[in-house]
Amino acid sequence: MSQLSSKKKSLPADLPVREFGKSLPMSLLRAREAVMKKFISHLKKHDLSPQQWRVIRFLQQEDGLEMSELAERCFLMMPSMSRISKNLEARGLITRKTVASDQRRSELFLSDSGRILYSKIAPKSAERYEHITQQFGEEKIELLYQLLDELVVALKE
Amino acid sequence: MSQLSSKKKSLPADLPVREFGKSLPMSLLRAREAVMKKFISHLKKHDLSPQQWRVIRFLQQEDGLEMSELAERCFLMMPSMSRISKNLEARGLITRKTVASDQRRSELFLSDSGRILYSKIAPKSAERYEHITQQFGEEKIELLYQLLDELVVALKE
DNA sequence: TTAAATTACTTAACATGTTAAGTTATCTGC
DNA sequence: GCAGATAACTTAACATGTTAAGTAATTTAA
Repeated sequence: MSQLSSKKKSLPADLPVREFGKSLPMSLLRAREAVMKKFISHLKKHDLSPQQWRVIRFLQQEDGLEMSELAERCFLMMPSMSRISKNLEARGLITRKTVASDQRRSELFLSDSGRILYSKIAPKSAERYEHITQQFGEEKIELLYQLLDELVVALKE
Repeated sequence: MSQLSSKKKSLPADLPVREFGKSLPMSLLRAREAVMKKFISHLKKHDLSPQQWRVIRFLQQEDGLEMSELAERCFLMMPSMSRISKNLEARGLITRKTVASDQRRSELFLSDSGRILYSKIAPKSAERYEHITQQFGEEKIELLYQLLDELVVALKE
């Protein structure tokens, strides 16, 4: 297209921000979207967003979690969690029970139809994941996970 | 809080999706947010979103880019690009010129005040980046970039 | 030459992220 | 007890992402 991208390491010392077009947030975003693309179309067939699927997965793993706990694990903010649980409850995929000892809290449970939906989606999801692992390499994926975790830890300090 | 998280590698063989709470999209998102947090507050002082800043950075690097080209480089979709350029133009940070030979296209240019804004923000941005690099380690960052790029390439096939 | 297809961009509509304000319930210190 | 602080969630408002439809300019091909 045009004749740029020919120099990679011969940066003159006066470039102000750094090699352009290369920023951690952009690279992370791009990678995330590339991965998500592999899952989203399948989820969409069942009218689930990635976020809703996350919630269902965590509930399948451990029933009866409270909203705040779930939000933290799913890496969602409370307003999103609120919206999602309202939606999933309306669709009969989860049920909600107020905690007797603290009526501000509510626990969420996967309903039977939620479980059925999970069991429909999970296998294909696992298969896609397997495919990604094979394409990219088991060790590299693990290394990537580790780097990402370390990055988060490093930046928290 | 509760007694979970004590097993990490002793997974029974029947776990369906994989170690829970560990998914590539979530890890990538979390890392991205951790990084962005370091920049956003500074950008906000100048009323810029990360996306707007991206556009300005690319224009600073190469003036007169067309919208589609910019959108591709900034990893933005055209509707977002359209909104952003309208906003930046209204604020006088960029100017837009219709291409004579093809009046559908328009080229974008950083205005003087856009350049001034850039030069105000860039140093601190570079400094933050430098800080991240030091906290996390130069080689690890480079390795991370490489893995992310490779992941994207692997998934495209 | 001109009707159909394509391209560059815009607009609209809706999902999601995010901040702040609101509600109701629980806790704290007096 | 009880007023004030805090906590768990909800709602509202607005920015952004995303898909689809719309518009206008250009290309194509009969």
